[in-house]
Parts: sequence; structure tokens; C-alpha cells
Amino acid sequence: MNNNNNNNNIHYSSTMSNDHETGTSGESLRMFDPSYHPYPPQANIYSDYPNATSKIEAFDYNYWPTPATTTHNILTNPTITVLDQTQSSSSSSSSSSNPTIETLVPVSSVQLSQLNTSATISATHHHHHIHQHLYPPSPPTCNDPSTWLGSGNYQSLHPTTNPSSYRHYTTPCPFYSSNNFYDSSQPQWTQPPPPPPQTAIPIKFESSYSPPSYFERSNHINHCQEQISKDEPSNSPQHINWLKNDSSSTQLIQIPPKNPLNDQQRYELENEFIISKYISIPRKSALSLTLSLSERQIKIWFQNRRAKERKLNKKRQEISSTRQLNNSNDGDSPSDGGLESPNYYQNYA
DNA sequence: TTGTGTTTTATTGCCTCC
DNA sequence: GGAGGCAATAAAACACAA
Repeated sequence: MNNNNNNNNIHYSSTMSNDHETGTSGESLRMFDPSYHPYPPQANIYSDYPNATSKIEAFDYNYWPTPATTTHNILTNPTITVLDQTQSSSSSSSSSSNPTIETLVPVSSVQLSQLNTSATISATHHHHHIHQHLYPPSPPTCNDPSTWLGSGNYQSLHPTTNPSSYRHYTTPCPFYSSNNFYDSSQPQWTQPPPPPPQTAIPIKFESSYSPPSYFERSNHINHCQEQISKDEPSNSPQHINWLKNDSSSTQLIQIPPKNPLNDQQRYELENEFIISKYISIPRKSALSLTLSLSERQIKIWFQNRRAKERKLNKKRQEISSTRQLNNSNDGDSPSDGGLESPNYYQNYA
């Protein structure tokens, strides 16, 4: 294994050396790195990235390919993108205890990562880095569901506030109650999945890694109560009923089965990642409790997410270089639309 | 049905920092 | 020495084309 990673070194000292894990500096030291948000959502950004060669790339370019009849782009759906709007004035007050969040979240959209219904998490491991249990997580708690996106009814209660402002929890979240959420005594999900909604909006995602299903419905009040077993097989009735290659926009299409919890976890993690690429100890602990994930899982998720980001940026850089090369034949106009930040890596140094 | 490619999650080994 | 960082990689799930 090649660990000579210093040859092509990427130093993240600016963030890492903040000792963000000590808890002493806390979240106040989290710095917003604009280089991580060089891709503000734009309605027509799709046309800027015809060279996207993968789902992940397309996703990160802020579009989901949306053949009008078969896919649904939540980023262009006004009834859904409201979820991802920048925090409003009301949110700033609620997040006043976290100036980092309040002031360092200029993003207007959460770039949801592709969703994977699988939840293959090994029960044990013995990595020398950390001695944490992946399972079972502590019974999740959070505060008022109205102040926590994960409650599932965030949108209906706070249609204009940024999820980032709902991160301070002091009281148990009923939606995350172990009664209907996670049985800590048994590492399994206790609530059977509800029957597929018969009134589901006709939506079909092109990608297997689709946006969270709870974005696809206007009412997610019972989102947390619709927990699906983590071990639900992929060939569940919901999955089978998910019509493929449907060209009729009027036909009801089953939403691809998702584990709402996973969606939620992903959403929150992505949200957190937007705020900071490096999770602090306090935030990691909080997310661990709220999302029913071990701190190790959160740490690993952030590591993988950063790796993904680097990979994407590398690809963008290649695309940008290619375009500049092509444009050099036609002119000297810039071609990357500011997509690639040349200071991406410098921001770490 | 099978092969291939993509994505996610997790592990391993080494490095750096405190 | 502990903790977290990264690169590389494995395994699994899934989509899609042949």
C-alpha cells in the first residue's frame, strides 16, 4: 500500500490544526471554506456540465439529469428546494448559540449525495484508530422536532428556514424516540415499514441513488414513523413496484424504496459537511445521538466525503483544463464558470 | 443473465499533531 | 501513545448495456 502520500501532498492544516476535535476551540473555530462551496445552485447549471461522466459528478454539478417524463429534479422544484434555502432571519435567532452556523452558511442549497438504501455496517471492527462501537448507538435524542430537520416535519413547520439553524437540541425528539425508531436493546429497527403511499407524487429518479423520498412528498410529518427495516431487502414490494422506464408523467410511480433514516442521516451529514468539512467533537457527538450513528461512523463518513470531494475536484479540474484547451483554439474566454477553485487545496494549507 | 461501471461504507497502513 | 488525517482498497448494492 502506498502511503507515500506526501509526494502529492494535500495539507489540511488550516482546519485540522484548529484542534477541532479537542472541544476546546469548539465550533466557533469552524471556518467556512468557500472553496468547498464553489458550486452555488443555478437553475441552468446543467448545461454547463455536459461532460459529467458519472452520477456522482452530475450530482455534484448540481443537477440530476431530468428527462421530463422520467425523473424529478428536486433542485428545480420550488416546492422542494425551499427546504434548502439559506437560513432566514428567523433562523439566525434560533442559531445564535452557534455563530459558526449562523454566519458561515452562505450556501443556498444542500447538495444531497446520492442515496443508497443499503445499510451494510459491520458490527465490529478493530481498527487501531478508534475504539468505538458501531452498534448499537445510543438512543437518539434531540430537541423540539420543530427545531430539528430530522424530525421530518421540518419543511411544513419551517418552510423558509435553513436546516442548519435547527441544530440545538435540549429535549428528546419524539420522532427519534426509541419506541418507534431504534431499539437500542436490539440492533434492529422495530417498526415495520408502512404500506407504500398510494397518493405518492408521480416521481421517478433516474439514478439508483435518488434524493431522499421525504423530499418528494409535501407532508413528511410521519416521516420518522415510517421507518423501514434496515435489513429490508432490495427486492421488497416497494422496490418491485417501482416502475422503470415509465414515459408517462401522469402515471403514478412508486417512489423507490428508501430507508428514511438513511436519507435523513445523509441529509444531515451533507448539511454538516456544507458547514464544515471537518466535524468537530461536539458536533460529532450531537450527530451521533441524533442520527443514531456511532461517532466512528460519522468520522468515517466525513473522511469518505472529503475523499469524494477531492475526487470530484480533480475531475472538475480535468474538465476545466480540457475546456480551456479547447477554448484556446477558439478564444481566451474562461470556460469553467468559476466551478473549479484554483485555491481549493491552498485553502487547506 | 451476465459483465461492467458507479457509489457508498468500512478497513488498513502510515503520517502528523498534541 | 492516542486520535484523526489521508490514500488505497475491499465489499456490497445497484444500474445499465450487451
